[in-house]
Amino acid sequence: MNKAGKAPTMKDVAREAGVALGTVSKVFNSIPVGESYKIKVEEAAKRLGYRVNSYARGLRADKTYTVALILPSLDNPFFALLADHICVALTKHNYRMVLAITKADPHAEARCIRMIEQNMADGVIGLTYAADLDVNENLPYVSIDRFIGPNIPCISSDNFGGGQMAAEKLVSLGCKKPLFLRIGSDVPGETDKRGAGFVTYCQMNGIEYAAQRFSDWQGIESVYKFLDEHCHRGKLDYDGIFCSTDLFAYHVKKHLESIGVCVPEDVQLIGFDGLKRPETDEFYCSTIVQPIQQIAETAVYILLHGASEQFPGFMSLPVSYAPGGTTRE
Amino acid sequence: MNKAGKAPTMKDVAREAGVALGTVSKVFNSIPVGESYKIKVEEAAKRLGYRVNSYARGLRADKTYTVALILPSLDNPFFALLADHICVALTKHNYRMVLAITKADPHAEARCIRMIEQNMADGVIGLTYAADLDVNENLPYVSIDRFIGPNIPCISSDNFGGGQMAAEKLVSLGCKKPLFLRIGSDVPGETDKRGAGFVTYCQMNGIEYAAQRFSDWQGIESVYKFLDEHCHRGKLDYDGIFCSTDLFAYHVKKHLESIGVCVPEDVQLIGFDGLKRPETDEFYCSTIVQPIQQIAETAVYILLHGASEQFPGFMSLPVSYAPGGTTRE
DNA sequence: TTGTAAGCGTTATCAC
DNA sequence: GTGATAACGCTTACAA
Repeated sequence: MNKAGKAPTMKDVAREAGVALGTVSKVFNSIPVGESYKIKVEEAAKRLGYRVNSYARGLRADKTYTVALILPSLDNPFFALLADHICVALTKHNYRMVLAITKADPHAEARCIRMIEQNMADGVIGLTYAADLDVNENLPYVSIDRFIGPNIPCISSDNFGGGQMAAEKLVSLGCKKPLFLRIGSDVPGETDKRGAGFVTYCQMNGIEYAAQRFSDWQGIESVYKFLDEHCHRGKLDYDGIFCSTDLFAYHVKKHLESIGVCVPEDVQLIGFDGLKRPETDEFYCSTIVQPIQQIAETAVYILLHGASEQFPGFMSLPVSYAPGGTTRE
Repeated sequence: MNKAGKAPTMKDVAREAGVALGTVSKVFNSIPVGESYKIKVEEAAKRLGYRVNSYARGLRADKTYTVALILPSLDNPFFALLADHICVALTKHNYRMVLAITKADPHAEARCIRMIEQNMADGVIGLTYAADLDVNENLPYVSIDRFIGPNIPCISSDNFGGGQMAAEKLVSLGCKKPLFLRIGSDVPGETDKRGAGFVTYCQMNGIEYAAQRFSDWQGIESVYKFLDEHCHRGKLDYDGIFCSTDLFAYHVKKHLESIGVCVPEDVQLIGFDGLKRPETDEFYCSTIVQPIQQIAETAVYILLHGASEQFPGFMSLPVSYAPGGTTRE
């Protein structure tokens, strides 16, 4: 130890190695210096337990190798998985991730952005709900699942295609009258396109269909009520349902069973997300699978390679269908 | 905008407000200055969109209001929830959280610590597996679920008490020959005490019991094999099982049912963790519930209040029992 | 109370 | 290739 409790600096290393400060800096920045000097510096550094202070470096270079991720929460497995993959992808690129959790509160979201603008990060990946998030023009930002503005890249699954795929699948599995059901936030977002894709497919193919949207504040009970009203003597008016998320599909399924409608015998069900049960690694239901890892890696790539010019402002990644026991096949 | 693309500095604000640099600094540090100056500064700052640069501040003050969390992954709901609560707790204290994911790889863990030592954080909360993690003495560190050394506070649930509680519960529910089953990492950790508590309770109360431990590398099949060997003509040698985790209990239950043993009729099952299914918010099984939020808040509190002296080096938080359908009550 | 100036640890620019 | 020296943006004595 050289000075009680204080971390050693480049100066200390220089003194210890008997070289000039600048030489030490070069060694730690992989700028060529004489081999003998390099060795002296490295040994001195190891002896002192020296680590470069990235705040000082960040101050100088205006680059911190830190990216912020803004997420509503981690108690939803989709978000948790997304955070996991994004963190791993960032680590691969030698970046750190600071995580901010907003509980979907627009105030908290704004506060986060503000915080990050304090040079805490080189860029931001955000999955936000604020309708009018204002992000500084010169803070690189990539949005997930929500289109913020023409200059801000947005990554999401191919929600529209997934909706079409779900409709097509239900029809090809024999459904004559499919239904789309969604419940969620009132803030418009990319995920709304799931329903749009479904509807478009049905219309273009002359399929008789229905679509019903609920808001979070109405509660899932309103969905149950809707189902009850469309169930006559144990028979539902629809023979296939596309639900906007897997977890929602799970509840719909449970409710249908509770009123005597069998899944998939009477009604086939397709969800969206591709979540797996933690305990068995099985899908909750037949589902349109989001490529979470690819979303994460794409977001990181676009953010770090400042590719907002070369890439379209909006990018949708291909989804796939996976059977999960709520369809007949 | 004042200087193309570059963020405004205190100097800019000072010029804009027509005051001295130091005055601006004081305003942003809540150090009293004349009211009229304060207003001038605040208005100038708003006009310029000024944000204090926390790297410069950190460099000066050697304080960054950032805490690092080291976690194996986020794809386990227990870890995800822990991260969520820790992040929220830190935010409440005006701290940021940088997250590092290690996939339980000791190399990655060491790399993280090294990274954090680069003054990237004021402290660390770690849930690690490296047997010999060496953390710098002057980097505040709080460990979760693993005792690292006498000078490093460790927070965990009362694993021992939980083990006792599970045994007691099984016995009070009528079990005559309970079994403890665990599968997990070979690295010793606090969670090993779950079995110890179970065994101690049985021994102290003269209960006939058994305990079997498996390592991750043996695979869950070895557990199944063990159960098969102890099942004779549809009857298991044990009438109660305490499993080291909820997810593990789930698998044990499924396997028992597959060989014709009914839960909870023939065998009662208690797990550990208190995880809830994402889809229904119900427990996976009867379980000893870990106080995740309290663990998170305690870890944060101890880390931030540098209370390592006042607090015991080791701290265990009370668990509770919750029925979840795999016990008879 | 306000303004000035000296660092914090690093990097980059130049003469040597 | 090496080694002083001047920034980077902010805090904090200390002087006015």
